[in-house]
Amino acid sequence: MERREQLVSVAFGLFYRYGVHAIGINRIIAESGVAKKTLYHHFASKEALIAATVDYRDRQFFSWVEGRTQGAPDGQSAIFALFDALDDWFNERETLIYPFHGCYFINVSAEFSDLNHPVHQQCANHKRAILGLISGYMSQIFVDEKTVTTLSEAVATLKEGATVQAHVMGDLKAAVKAKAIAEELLRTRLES
Amino acid sequence: MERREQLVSVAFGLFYRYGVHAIGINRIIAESGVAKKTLYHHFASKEALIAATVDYRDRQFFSWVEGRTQGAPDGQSAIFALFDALDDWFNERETLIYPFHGCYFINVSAEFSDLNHPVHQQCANHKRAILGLISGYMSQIFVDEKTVTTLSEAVATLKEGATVQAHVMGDLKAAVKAKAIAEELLRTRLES
DNA sequence: GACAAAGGAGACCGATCTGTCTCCTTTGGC
DNA sequence: GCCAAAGGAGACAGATCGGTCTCCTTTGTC
Repeated sequence: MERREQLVSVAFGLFYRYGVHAIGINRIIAESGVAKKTLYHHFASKEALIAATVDYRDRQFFSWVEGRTQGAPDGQSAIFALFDALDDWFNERETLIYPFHGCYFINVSAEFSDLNHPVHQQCANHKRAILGLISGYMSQIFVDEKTVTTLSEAVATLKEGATVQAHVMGDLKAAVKAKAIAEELLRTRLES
Repeated sequence: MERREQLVSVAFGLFYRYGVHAIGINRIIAESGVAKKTLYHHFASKEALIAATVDYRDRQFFSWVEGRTQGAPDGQSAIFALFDALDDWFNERETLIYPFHGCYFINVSAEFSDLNHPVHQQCANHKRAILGLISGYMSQIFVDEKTVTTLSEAVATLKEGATVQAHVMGDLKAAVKAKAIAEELLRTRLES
């Protein structure tokens, strides 16, 4: 099972940097030092390999965010820790998910635009999982269900927006700015 | 010059839906009914055609947003009109920029990840132009320069975040939710 | 030590890629 | 009416695509 991990890891790195359709199978096997036969022993097709890289990144990214937030003393600190983690990601201070080329799930969704495509659905499921993580922290702060939902979605939207600003415009302070907005939104609700 | 427009329009439609690297030159000339020689008479390479589609979308999208906002009676209404426009875009009620497959500039940036790549720079410039448009409206509401900058970037981030949520997760109410957050941010600043 | 499974190296397939070229037709300005 | 430019249709080149296949070597298990 060693080779399979190697293939997925190398494929992810190339797909993430250059795009899924710009990278060919031959490039992946050349850089991973694995024979083509081995690749097709583990994966039925290129698309199956793509799906595996999305799953790989899903686990990696989610557990990284979880690790960076679950040690926080309260829900509010956890939300802020999320934006601190994004800031490290954008500025490539975090070796665990280095480098930064935008959000892999946004990138892949761009190349599989159809919402019903299985790979696009994987990306949507990742976003839902992250939203669930945020909601868990938010429900530690607020009891009203509607408030929790609204603010969780707001934080998720700020996270996506910051990621886009960092990648497309190269705004390395996007996470810091998004954090400030989140702070303001939480403060407003806590004061009332 | 008729053929050139035709080529750019058809190429944009295909690139937007399927991604730039997934679409070949042959597909573009087949669907546009233009000879391959004519394509290479107008464009030096596929990448030059890609650049032309980004420019095409830049003009189209910017003028559409401008048209949807510049009739507003005041700056605040213009900001809200922006989110109303996004809502029509996501829900494909706006024929001028139909259909919706996410933000073309985000999508293209995903396939040209290097910030220094000319095509990526075109995308960054588009985002800067939109930010400039927002700033113009924001400066009609607030006088303090720092407030204008901060809130303009916040609105831009909410716009990007909503676009991602609509495309990746299929959340068709993303614009409405983002508008509510923008309203709250503006209200807070206006009250103080 | 036998043997099956996994892997390596790479030839090979048909299709498609970007880009060039030839040959012919249409068209518009003078 | 002449003639150059633009365009159409498509062959062609060389490379690469995803995917299959053969032949051989390594490796782990019993």
